[in-house]
Amino acid sequence: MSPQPTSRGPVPHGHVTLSQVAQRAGVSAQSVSNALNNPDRLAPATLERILATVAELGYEPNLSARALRNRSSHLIAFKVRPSRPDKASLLMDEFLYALNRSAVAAGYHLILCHAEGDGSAEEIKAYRNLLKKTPVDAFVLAETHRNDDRVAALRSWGVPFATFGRSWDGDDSLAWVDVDGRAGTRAATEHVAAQGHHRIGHIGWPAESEIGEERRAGWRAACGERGLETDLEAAVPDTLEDGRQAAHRMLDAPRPATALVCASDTLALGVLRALHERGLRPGAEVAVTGFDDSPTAALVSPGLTTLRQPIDVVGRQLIQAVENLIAGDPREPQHVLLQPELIVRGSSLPGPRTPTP
Amino acid sequence: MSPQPTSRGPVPHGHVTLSQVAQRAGVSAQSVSNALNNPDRLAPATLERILATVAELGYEPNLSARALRNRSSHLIAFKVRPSRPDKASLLMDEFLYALNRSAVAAGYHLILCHAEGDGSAEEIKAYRNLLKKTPVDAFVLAETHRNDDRVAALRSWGVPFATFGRSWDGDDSLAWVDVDGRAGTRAATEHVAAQGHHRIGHIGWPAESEIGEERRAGWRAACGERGLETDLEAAVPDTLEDGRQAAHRMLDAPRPATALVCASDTLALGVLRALHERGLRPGAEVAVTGFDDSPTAALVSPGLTTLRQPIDVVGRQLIQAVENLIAGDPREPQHVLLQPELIVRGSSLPGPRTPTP
DNA sequence: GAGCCGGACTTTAACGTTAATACCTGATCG
DNA sequence: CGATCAGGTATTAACGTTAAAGTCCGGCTC
Repeated sequence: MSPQPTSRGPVPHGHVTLSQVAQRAGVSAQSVSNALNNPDRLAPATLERILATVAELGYEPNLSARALRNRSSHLIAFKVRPSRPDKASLLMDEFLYALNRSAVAAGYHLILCHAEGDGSAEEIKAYRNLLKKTPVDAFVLAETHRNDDRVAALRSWGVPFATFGRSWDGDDSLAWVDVDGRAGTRAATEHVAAQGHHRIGHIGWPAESEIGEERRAGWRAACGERGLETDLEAAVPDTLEDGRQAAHRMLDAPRPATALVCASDTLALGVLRALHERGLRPGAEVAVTGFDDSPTAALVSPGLTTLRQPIDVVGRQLIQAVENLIAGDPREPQHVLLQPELIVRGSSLPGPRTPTP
Repeated sequence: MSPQPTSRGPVPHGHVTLSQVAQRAGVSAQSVSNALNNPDRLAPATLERILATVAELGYEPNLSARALRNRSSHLIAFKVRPSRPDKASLLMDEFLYALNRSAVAAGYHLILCHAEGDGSAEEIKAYRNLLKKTPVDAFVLAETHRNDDRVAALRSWGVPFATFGRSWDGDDSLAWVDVDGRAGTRAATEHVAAQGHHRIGHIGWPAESEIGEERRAGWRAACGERGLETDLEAAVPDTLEDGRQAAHRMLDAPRPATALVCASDTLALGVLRALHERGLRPGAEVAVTGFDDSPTAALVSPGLTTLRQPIDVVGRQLIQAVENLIAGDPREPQHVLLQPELIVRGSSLPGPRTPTP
């Protein structure tokens, strides 16, 4: 903390600027800038002296000035969505935390966008406005769909961006990170088949949902491989009540289901309710699996077998992807497909549990 | 879209700047700036012409330049926390959305902070670093506690901030917004008392938690007013298992509880599990209430009676509070105490439900 | 009619940074 | 031995905005 013999400038108070560091180190402001951005342009001795002064004064470059000069704010924009209270999953909450952690680790900050509609013209306008006001370095989109207008807009503006959710229109030039719903549902199906189930139904979402179709395909593939029928199939909205009704239908079938693989925890919880209404024991009599590992899945009795998305990896990879794009990396945009993890709980095990005394 | 007769400057492409607007409107850049920031300094005719040009060109002020010049970034910082997967509540997710909506409506943007620890020295360092890099206008803190170092730090730096959570050390100079946990728990207690329950227990958190103590006080007050005993009391960590065990203890008491008012949905879900293990019907035989209206509360069977925090109002009021501070409003800092809403579901009603056939 | 006032607008300078350019010094070359 | 070069550092100018100071001019006072 004692003043170094080689630096004679004053120790400034409050905000520390480049020229204050320069003055104290006895060099020009540009040299300090070079020390931080182009260290190879300086003589080693000078570099060392400058860096020591930077550390001594605790200098941090002013982002506004940098942004103004470089047209780069070190900001990554992300739009937060309202959390639907009827949805069990904390996925977006965990995702945001993971994304932010990786962004900060990479020297960026997350700035949040807002738009009432979803995927709407209003959302695109919000992005446009943000870009007018501040040179956001990149965008991260979640829950993309086929023919996503936001993708088209961002691309037309030439802004780097990556999406959580693959390109559904076979667009290879998009950078994306996704979780393999097909493999996940297949793993769940194989798991219940391994417990001896032969009548395995699937409760999923309507065909408009690309994610839903992927998950359904995993169930169909696993059944196909084992020669199991795939006649027990429902495509319903993602609510507990719809899951409950679909379960009742499949349990009323001539050859009823003994296992139900669901596209979401919400639907699976509906199935658990249906079983409860019929006095059937989950796991022991009818196996049930969900998707997303919501908090509820761990809290219900018996626990709900489900698939956990490796959400911290998703965040890390997305930041990696936009970093590459920002750096103008000439390689192909990244496509990362991650595997979900099957979390086995009581709802799919014959276990010793006796829920209905 | 056709060029106006009074303005003869060129229509620029790409980024629109003050001086481009100025050129087209035939005035100086400063006049355009004044049109937006000090309209009364201009002659009405000039003002109108400038504003028309601003609209025509879709000009938006550059935030980096503004920040550099004004030392104000129109950014509000908030630190996101990891969502604990064993906690049922979506509170923070909803809060962030609400806060961001209000921030954007007020012309601000939310920028996210990250720190591994919690309330730690590292968190304070993260705030300090952010402030060095960019002139964040204000901070919003969540989940404050007694002798919160973050409060002391932000105050010592002279940065405006408001907290979600009241000042626990009786510090009137703090701007805060909070939800009245005492009134909420009191309402829940009165509700079960109105169903005819006389042995009402409370499962809450250890006394270190100021929030927990508030909620406990509400239960105690409601019981006191009705001459009910308050001997059935537990102070445990906020986990399902702790709730379950506490419930068993209170049901094993010489004069057992017939109603259990809990400090959280997580604890209440533990109680529901305990009831299930004993073959007791929630609502009909033992009333249960939680706190926070987690998604799980609506999804379990029977539904869990709980208290919903008016989280959108919390967000709005917090932004309001920091706006006042930023504007240097001379009035006392705001203290806003909001009332939670009792959401009555099957777990506290004798209703016709027959959960255990 | 000289002096003054004040409204309407413009010019200047500055916020902190960095690309581009200019400068200086000593070494190498023809 | 003067010219050329290159490494190291300094100067200039610009990013877009706005506070402060300056200019201009018509109207008013005495």
